[in-house]
Amino acid sequence: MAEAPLTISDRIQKKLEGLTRAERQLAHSILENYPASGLGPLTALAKDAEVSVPTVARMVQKLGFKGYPEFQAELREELRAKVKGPIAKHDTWADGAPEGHMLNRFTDAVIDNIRHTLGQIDPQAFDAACALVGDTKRHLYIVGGRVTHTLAEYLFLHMQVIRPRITHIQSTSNTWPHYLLDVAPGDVFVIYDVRRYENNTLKLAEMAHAQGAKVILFTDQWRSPVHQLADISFSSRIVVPSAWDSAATTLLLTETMISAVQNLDWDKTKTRMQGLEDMFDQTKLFRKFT
Amino acid sequence: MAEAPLTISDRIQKKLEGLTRAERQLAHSILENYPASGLGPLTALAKDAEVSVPTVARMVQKLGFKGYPEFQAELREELRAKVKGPIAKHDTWADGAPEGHMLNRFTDAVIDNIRHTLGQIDPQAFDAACALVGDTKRHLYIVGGRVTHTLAEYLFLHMQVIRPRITHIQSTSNTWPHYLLDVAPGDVFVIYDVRRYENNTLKLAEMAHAQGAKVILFTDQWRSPVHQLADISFSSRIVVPSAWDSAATTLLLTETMISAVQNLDWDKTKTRMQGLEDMFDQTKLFRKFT
DNA sequence: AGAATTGTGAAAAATTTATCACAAGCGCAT
DNA sequence: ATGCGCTTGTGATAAATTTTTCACAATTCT
Repeated sequence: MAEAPLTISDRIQKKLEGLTRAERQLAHSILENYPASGLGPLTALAKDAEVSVPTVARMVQKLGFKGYPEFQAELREELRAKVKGPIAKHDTWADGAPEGHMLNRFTDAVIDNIRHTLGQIDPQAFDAACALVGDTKRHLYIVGGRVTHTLAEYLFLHMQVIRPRITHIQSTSNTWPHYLLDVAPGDVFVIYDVRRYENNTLKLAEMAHAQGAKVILFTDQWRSPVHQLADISFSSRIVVPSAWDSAATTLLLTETMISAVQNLDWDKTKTRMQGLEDMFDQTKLFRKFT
Repeated sequence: MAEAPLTISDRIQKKLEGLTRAERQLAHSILENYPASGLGPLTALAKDAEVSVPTVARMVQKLGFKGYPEFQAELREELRAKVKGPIAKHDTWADGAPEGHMLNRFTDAVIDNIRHTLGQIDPQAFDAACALVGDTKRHLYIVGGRVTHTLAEYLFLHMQVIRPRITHIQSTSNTWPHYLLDVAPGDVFVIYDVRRYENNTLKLAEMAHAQGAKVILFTDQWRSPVHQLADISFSSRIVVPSAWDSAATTLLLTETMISAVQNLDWDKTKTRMQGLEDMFDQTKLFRKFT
């Protein structure tokens, strides 16, 4: 396994012994608020450590850098790597796969996407969205595009068990205008639109919005134009080493929403699930779960 | 809840809406490696975001700072505070969500699933499966069940661009026996079957197998009965805090396979994608990708 | 076509960094 | 105590880099 390169912190600590008084003082100051203090101007660091400017300059060179800017650059690089998270540095996922195997590269990317996406989600907005989706007084429409209709259907399949009054619409079908006839104010639209954004989806969203429906949007980091009229939107990072985008993060959010909604009224959900079970038993569509 | 002062990240996100194209691009770049990228020189940030220097300068002022140095100073302060805090461990994904919020619990579970799954995958088997799937001399059948047909369709939609001779079959449809008439030895079946395993899927797999087809199976950790006759199978962990299972890991594997297969003969894939683009352009189904 | 946005290139201003010479400080052996 | 050698700070200055700003052209969007 490739060994992590020595961090600057490590390097400093290793040298701590051989350092002179002022240098040690400086070193401690750097480590005190690592790495923030090292990222400011040299003069600030000097003053902070109560040490003279030349001392800092000399020390940085003693650490093997060409100059202070180079030292900072490496600190930033370190920070960048560190923020990637304890998870991301897990640089092989599939043991025994060659270094740059697609399995590892792709997984890295997806984990990264998840981390970014979740970091930007507003939990309150999420809860609000779940409340809307779980509110059976409102009819629920689920909309997907050419690719995303698979996600829409995934949501549909599960929501179907949780609550009544749902409709799944494909924006690419030419039948969608019919559905809009019956939309009442307060009804809820869950819309999936990731690049490349589809005109049909936008039109549909506009019409739904015009009829007073609430719009919840799942989109990507660049945001579908639908987001301008959406009441709540969630942006997922979707970049992966591929010619296409990843739906994994969006699916994660969708599944989380399913899970959250089912808990809003768990008793009712349970009852409905039981009913479904019974029907499946009768049709013998599935094997018994062992 | 004691509210932390607005972080720069928050402020940027809050403004995201009102920003123009270049500014948004810059904003995303800053958030991409937050806060590391903002701590380098202004010029570096501009280049990184593929944005001009004045754009950065303007934006920083728009955010309410007197100049770039002041912006950096606050970033450093933020970093200092964050590292100080005991919350340095990365145990929450969505900042600001209550401890046991579903967003965090669910994400934890999915990441865990991914780790387990990838740890058990045999890269060689994976490569072999990709080679089969990418082999245009073989007809490719993609099969899903009641829920998993969404995953199957996702694979289908993408493979459709990469290669000809594909068929998507829903095992729950009553038309599937017809497809089997034309199956030739050496044809490839990609089958999705996670609990609750479906009788139809098993039957279909058996018949395909009987006709000499290769079977690649995506299943869960308990393994669909189909795996006994599958040439290659992949088991995903699918447990999440929900009444249903998660398809996220299976989707991850599927997407990785798409990416790997598209690279097997990238030139051909590219050509086909181009053709598709042209057709979309003509039908004006999509907006121009900006 | 017109308005808003963005990039270009350049130059000035400000800040930061790197160095220097020298004096002051410190520890230590004599 | 004395003096030697090493370390450190001072203040100044030169060099390098970075930031800021401008005017104007190019582009994009409406």
